Amino acid sequence: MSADLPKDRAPSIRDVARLAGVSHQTVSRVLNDHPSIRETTKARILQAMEELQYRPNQAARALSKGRSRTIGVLTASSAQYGPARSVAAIEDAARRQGYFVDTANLGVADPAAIEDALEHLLDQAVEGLVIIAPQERVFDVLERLDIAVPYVSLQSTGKHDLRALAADQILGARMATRHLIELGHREIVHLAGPQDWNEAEARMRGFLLEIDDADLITNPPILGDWTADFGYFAGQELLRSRDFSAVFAANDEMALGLLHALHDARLKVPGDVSVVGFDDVPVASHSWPPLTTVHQDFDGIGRLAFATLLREMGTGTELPTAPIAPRLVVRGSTGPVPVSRLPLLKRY
Amino acid sequence: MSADLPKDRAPSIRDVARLAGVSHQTVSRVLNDHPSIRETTKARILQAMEELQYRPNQAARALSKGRSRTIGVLTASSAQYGPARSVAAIEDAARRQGYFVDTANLGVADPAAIEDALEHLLDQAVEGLVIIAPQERVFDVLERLDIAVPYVSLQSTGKHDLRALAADQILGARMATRHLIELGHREIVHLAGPQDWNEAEARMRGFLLEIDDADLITNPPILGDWTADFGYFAGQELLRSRDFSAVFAANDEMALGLLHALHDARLKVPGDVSVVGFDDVPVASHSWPPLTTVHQDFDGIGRLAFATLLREMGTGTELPTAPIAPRLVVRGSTGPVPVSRLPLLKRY
DNA sequence: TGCTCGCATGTGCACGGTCACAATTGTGAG
DNA sequence: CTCACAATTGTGACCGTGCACATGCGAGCA
Repeated sequence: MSADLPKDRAPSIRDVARLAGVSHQTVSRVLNDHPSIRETTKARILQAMEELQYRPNQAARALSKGRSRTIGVLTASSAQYGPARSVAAIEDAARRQGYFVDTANLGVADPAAIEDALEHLLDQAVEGLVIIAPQERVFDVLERLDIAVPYVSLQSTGKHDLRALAADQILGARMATRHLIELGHREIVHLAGPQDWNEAEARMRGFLLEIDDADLITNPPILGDWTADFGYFAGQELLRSRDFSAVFAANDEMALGLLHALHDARLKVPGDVSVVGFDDVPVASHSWPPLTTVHQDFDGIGRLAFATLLREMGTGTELPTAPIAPRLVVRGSTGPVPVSRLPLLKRY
Repeated sequence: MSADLPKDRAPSIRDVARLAGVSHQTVSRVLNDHPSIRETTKARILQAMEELQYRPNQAARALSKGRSRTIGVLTASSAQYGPARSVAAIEDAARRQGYFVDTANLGVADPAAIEDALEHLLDQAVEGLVIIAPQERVFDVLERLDIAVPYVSLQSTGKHDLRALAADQILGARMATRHLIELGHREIVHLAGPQDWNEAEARMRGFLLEIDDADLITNPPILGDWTADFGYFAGQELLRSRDFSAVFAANDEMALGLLHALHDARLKVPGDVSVVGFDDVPVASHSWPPLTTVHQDFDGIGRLAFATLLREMGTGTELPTAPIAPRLVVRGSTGPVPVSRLPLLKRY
C-alpha cells in the first residue's frame, strides 16, 4: 500500500528518497546509473519510484546540467514528402538517444520569419539544429545571428557543404539527364525549382553540366515552385512555345503536373515526349505512365543528419560516413526519341 | 561599449540586473510585463538585456512556474500529406502563442511503441497532447496510462468524439458514395483503409450507410493499408474477380494506385470504371484522369485542434466551434455508368 | 504633522535536479 | 585486531526564475 500524501505537485527525488529511506543524492545516483550503489539499495529506490509514479523533471535537470537534450529542426514546406520523411527519421533517431526534438515551420521564408523561427528554437536552448529549409537566405540569417550551437543542413550546395548532408543532387541530376541523352534526346527542357532553393540550383547545375558534356545546347530552364499545379501550367506553356522531346523536372510533383498537361494535349508519353522527375515519391510509380525518376533515401539522410549533428555536438559515436548515392529508377515515362524527330536532329 | 566579462555561461537576469543597477526581481518584472515599473527603469533594463544578448532560460522558468509551455504531438505516418499538413499548422499556431511543440513519431504502432512515444512526450512535461495517430490502440494506451494532461485527437470516431476534431469523415464518405450512386452506379466497391484506423472505419461506415439508404447491396470492402502500391494490387485483384462499375477508395493514394491498375488493363476511366478518392492531395488534380475526391481542410483542422487544446488547458480564448465540412471535388475520374452495363442493372 | 495608501523596488526562498566534497561503512592484508 | 583503502551514502550549495512578502517613498487627507 502506498502512503503517498497527495501533495498536489509531482513527486520529486526527495519524496522518493524519503520513501526509500535514503538521501536524495542516492536517488539521483540511481537515475544516472552511477556505478557504486548497493544492489539492494537500488532495488529499494526503484520500487519507491514505481510506487510514487516518479518521473524525472526535465526542466530541473536541464537547469542544473545546463543541457536541454533538445535539438531543433527548422523546416520549410514540411508537408512535402521528402522533408516530412526526413523529419520523421530524425525524430525517431533522436528519441532513441533520449533527445527531444523541437520543430519550427517556415511558412513564408522572408528573413523576418526565418529569424523568428530560429529565435523560437534558440529560446528553447536547443543543443543543435537541423536545417531542412535549404534556402540561401536561411544560411545568411544563421551567419548573421552567429548561432552558438552546431547545425547541419539537409540538401546541400556550394559554400556550406561542410555541414551539408544529402544525396548528391548534382550527380542525381546528371544521371537523369544522361539517361535522356542516351535515349537519343537532344532537345531537353529543364523544369527547375525555385532559384533560392539550394537543391533546385544543384539540380539545375547537374543538368547543365551534363548537357554541356554532351555538347548539346538548351534553352534557359523554366523556374518553377515545386508544385504539381506549376508543372501543369508550365507544360501548357511549353507546348505552345517550344520544340522539345524530353523534360527533366526538378521534382516529381512538377513532373506529374506536366504529365497532366501532356495528356490534355493528347501527346503520348514516352511516344512523343519523355519525362523524368526527381525524388521518387510513393505515387511516382503509379502515375500514367509510371514516372522515371531519381530516388533519394530520405530516411537514411535524416538518420545520418542526426548522427552527424550528435558528433558535432561532442556526444555520439563516430560512424562511417556513408555517402548517400541517388539512384535512377527507370519506369515508363521515358523512351527513345520519337522517329518523327530524327530528321530534325541532323541539324545539330 | 559593453563591459561583459565573458563568464562562459549565458547571462542571467542577475547579470542584467547588475548592469542596469537594479535587483533581479525588477528584471523579472520586465520580462513578465508587470504593470508597475517606471518607464525609465524599464528602458534601462531593456538596454542592458540587449547589450548582454540576454535570452531567458526556459528551463529555469519551467522549473519555477511548473509550466513547460510545451505541447506534444503524437503522430503515426507523419510523412503522409494530410497529417504532415496538420502538424505544420499546429506548430505554426503554437509558436504564435509562444508554445513549443514536441513531436513523437510512431513507426510501428504496437502498444509498446505507443507507450514509449507517449512516455517520451510526458517526460518533457507537455501541458497537452494532440493525437494524430487515430488508431484505437492509441486511445487504449492513453486510458490505461491515465494521462494527467488534456488531449485532443485529429480524426474522429465513436467513443472519443468529445475530444475529436476532424472533418466529418462519415459525411465525406457519404458524399462520395452518393455521387457515384447519382451517376447511376449500382455495383460499387469500397477500398477501405486499415481497420484499426478510426478514420478508415468512419469512411467505411459512411459508405455502408449510403449504400444502405439507396437499397443497394455491396460486397465486403477490401481492407487496404493506405498505400498506392496496395491500391495497385487491389485493382489487379478486383479486375480478376469482381464485377463493378465504380470504386470509392478511402484515400487518394490508393485511388491513384487503382487508376494505374485500370490503365494497365486498358480500361477507360470513367468510361468503364469510375473512381473516387479521399483527402484531395495536391497531385490528385493532376492524375490521369484528374481524381474526383473529398477535400479536407488539413490546415484548418490543425489550427482548430490547437485552439481547442488551449481551451482544454485552461488558457486560450473561447472561439466559435466552426464545424469542419468536407467538400466533394468532382473531377475527371467519375462519370455516368457505362452503357454496356445498363442491361445488367435491370436485375435490381 | 501624522497617518494611510499605492506605486516602485528589494530580499529571500522555493522549484527539482546535479555537483563537489565529506562522512560512513565494508574489505582484505599484515 | 588494526589500518589503509575502496565502496557506498550523505550534506549543502548552486543552476536561473518567479513568488510572497517586505521596504521605501511620495501623495492625499484629517
